[in-house]
Amino acid sequence: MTKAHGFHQHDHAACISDALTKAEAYCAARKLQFTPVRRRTLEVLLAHHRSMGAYEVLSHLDASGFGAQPPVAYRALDFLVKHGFAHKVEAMNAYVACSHPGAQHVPAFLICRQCSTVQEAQIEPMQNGLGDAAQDAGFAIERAVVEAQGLCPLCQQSAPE
Amino acid sequence: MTKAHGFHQHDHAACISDALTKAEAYCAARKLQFTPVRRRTLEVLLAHHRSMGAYEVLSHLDASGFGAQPPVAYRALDFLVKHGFAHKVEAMNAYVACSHPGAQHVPAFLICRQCSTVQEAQIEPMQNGLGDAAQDAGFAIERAVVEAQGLCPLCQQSAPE
DNA sequence: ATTTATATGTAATGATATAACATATCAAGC
DNA sequence: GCTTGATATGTTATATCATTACATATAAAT
Ligand SMILES: [Zn+2]
Ligand SMILES: [Zn+2]
Ligand SMILES: [Zn+2]
Ligand SMILES: [Zn+2]
Repeated sequence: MTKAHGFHQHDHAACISDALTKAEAYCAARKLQFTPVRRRTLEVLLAHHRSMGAYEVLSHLDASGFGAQPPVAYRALDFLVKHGFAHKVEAMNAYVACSHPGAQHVPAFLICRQCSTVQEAQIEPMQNGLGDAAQDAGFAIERAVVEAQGLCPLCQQSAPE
Repeated sequence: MTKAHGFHQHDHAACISDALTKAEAYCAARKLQFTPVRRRTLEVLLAHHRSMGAYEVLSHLDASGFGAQPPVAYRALDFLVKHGFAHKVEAMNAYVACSHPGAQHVPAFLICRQCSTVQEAQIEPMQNGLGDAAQDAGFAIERAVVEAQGLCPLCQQSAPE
């Protein structure tokens, strides 16, 4: 069975189990606790394969028997983001599973304003112009947010304007 | 009198009146209404010369005799952002006056996590790696968000870690 | 087994943002 | 000038996003 991944189709079941396996291995290697609620949170993000608000994630966690209060979701999401299994899409105040788990990368997103699909793009770190600007200013970059908003291929056909 | 502009010093009074004059001219040319509350909002952003939350802006508008309810600030800020006089810093849910008013540009920010100072950097549009990724995906970019978080020159000296 | 650190559950609250609707002002056309 | 439609503002209420604080539970270290 295939499902949209960003703007493409792909084998969704394999994609989910791959990402979970990688996260498991990563945590085991670093003695991080990949607890049930953290695992379930990643499963939820992977299954939906689009950006989700914290409260939407929370409702799934609640339905799965975990706590129903906001910190349950925010703590699990913070863990996933901190260790690179998920990213926060700042322009949407939403979260999305990482498409390139394991790889050291600067996440960049193409966000459709019509259907809210988010595709994670590969960009060259330090080749986004920011590196030069930072160097000139003596600024030490720790994290970069690169997000483009616009229309995905599908919505360009259906959107009038 | 000089004041920090991003991480540099500059003639702040001239900077404010320049930006206001440019905004006035821009609006006059396009028959946009540069109303008192919109003008005051830009003045507030320019005077502080750092990113400000909508409610912080609102408290100044209230003190200046305008409405005290959130839509007053959000509507004025939306106007300024729409026409390029200000930008929203997505990673902080905050707003900042544009440093290059008039110039067509992709705003990029260097955000200090310690002192919250925001410097707007000049980057080349479409040279941030996103352009290529978007083209490959058939994605039509309408707006880009480029934000770097880290430590400014001053805070690198004082911050232990 | 005891201690210490980490993780989870829950209640309360804070911070950010918008919907809805009434009133006021502006811009044209008559 | 008056009418009309569009734009802008004021205000109430509510929606959405996020954190603090503290109690309890589990895991790791000694
Ligand atoms: Zn990623
Ligand atoms: Zn779309
Ligand atoms: Zn700008
Ligand atoms: Zn600083």
